[in-house]
Amino acid sequence: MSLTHAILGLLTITPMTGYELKTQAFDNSIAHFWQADQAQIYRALSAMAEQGWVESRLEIQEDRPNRKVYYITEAGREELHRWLHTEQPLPVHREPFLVQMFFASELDTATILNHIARQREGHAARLAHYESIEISVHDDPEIARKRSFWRLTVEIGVAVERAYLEWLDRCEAVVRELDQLESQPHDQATFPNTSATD
Amino acid sequence: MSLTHAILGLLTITPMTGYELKTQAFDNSIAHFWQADQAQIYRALSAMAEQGWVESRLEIQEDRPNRKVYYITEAGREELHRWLHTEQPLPVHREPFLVQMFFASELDTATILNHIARQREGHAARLAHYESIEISVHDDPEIARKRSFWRLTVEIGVAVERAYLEWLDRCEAVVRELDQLESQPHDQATFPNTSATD
DNA sequence: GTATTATATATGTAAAGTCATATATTAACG
DNA sequence: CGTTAATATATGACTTTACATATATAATAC
Repeated sequence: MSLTHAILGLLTITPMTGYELKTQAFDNSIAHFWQADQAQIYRALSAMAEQGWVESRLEIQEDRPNRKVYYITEAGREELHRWLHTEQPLPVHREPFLVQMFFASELDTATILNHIARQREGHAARLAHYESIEISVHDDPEIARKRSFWRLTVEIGVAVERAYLEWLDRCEAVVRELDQLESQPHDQATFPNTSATD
Repeated sequence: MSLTHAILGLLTITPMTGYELKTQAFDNSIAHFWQADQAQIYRALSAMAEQGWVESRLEIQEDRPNRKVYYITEAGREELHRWLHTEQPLPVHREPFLVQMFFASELDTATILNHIARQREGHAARLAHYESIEISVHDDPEIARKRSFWRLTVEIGVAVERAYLEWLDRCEAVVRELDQLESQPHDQATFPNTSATD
C-alpha cells in the first residue's frame, strides 16, 4: 500500500506525529499526488507500529494534548527501499466531472458553463498552490538531490493543472459554439459531409 | 456515487448487459476517466434495479450464456439528471509513482531511469489509445452535440498524457544530470549561492 | 485433442478510503 | 462570555474498490 510507504518516506525526513503528518505532509507537501484523511493516517501508523516499521515515543505536554512522535525503524527503512524498487502501475483516474461532461448533452448550456466555471476555479486554486511552492536550491549536494526530486513532483502538478485550465477554456468555447448552432435553423447542417463515417 | 451515474448515462445511449458495459463502455469508451471492474458493475446493476433506476430483461441464447439486458427507467433518467446538475469535486489524485519520485533520492540512477522508462511506456500506450479514438462528425445536430462532448473528454486525456510524456523526458534529463554531478568532486558545489534561503 | 479465449453472470472476502463523532485543552474572536 | 479554531489522538460504521474464484458453453489456437 502506497499510503504506508508515503508515511515511511516522510518519516525519513523527520520523526512526526500523526497530526503533523496530516497537516504538514499530506495536506501540504504531497497533497498533489497523495491524499489521506486523518483517520487513515492514525490507523496506518498503528498497523505500521505492529509491523515494526515505526516506533512511537509519547511526549508529555502540559498546555496541549500529548504528542505521539513516530520514528522510522531499520525494518521500516528496509521496507521503504524494497517498495521503492518495485514497479508501480499507472494511476487509476476517476473523475466525476468528466462523467458529467461525457453526458453533458443532457444539460442546458447555462448549467454546463457553470460546472466548467466551478472546475476552473478549483484547478486555478490548485495551480496557484503548486506555483507557490518554492523549493530553493541548496549547497549540500545530498539535500540538493532530494529537492530536485521534490521539484519534479511539483512540476507535473503544475503541468497537469495548466493542461486542465487550457482544456476548460476550450470546453467553454465549444459549449458556446454549440449553443449558437442550436439557436440557428436546423436545416443549415444539411450540406454534404464527406468525413462522416456513419 | 459516480459509478452508478456513469452506468445510468451509458444506458441512455443503448440498453446493455453487464458484460457489454464492462468490455465496450468501461474498458473502451470511458476508460480514460472512469475505471470499474466487472464485479463492481454487476453489483451496481443489482443495486440500481432494486432502486428502480434500471430494469432487466433476460434474453435466452442457445449457443451462448443468456444475456441480462438492462434498460434505464424513467426514475433512472430523473436520477441521472438530478446528478448531472450537482457540482462535482475535483478528482482526488493518488499516484504511487510520484510517491517514488518524491523519495527517489534513496534510489540509484539506474533504478530511477528504469522506473521512468516503464511509466513512459504506459503513458505512451495510453496516449496512443486516446489518439486512436475517432469520433466522427455527424449531420444530425443532436448526435453531433453528443459527440462534441465525447470528443472533449478524449481531448483532456490526450493533453494530460502529452504533459506526462514531456515531464518524464524532463525527469530523465534531471536524473542524468544529477548522476553526472555526483561523479564529479563534491567541492565543486561550494561557490556562493545567493538564491538559497536556508 | 487439449488449452486458451470469448461470452456471460455471480459471489466471497479483503483492502482502502470516507464520514462522523468522541475526548481534552488552549487560544483567539466577536 | 460563549463560540469557534487549533492542537492532538482515536474509534465506529460505512462505502467503494480490488482480487480471486465459480459456473457454463462455444469457438479458436496450438
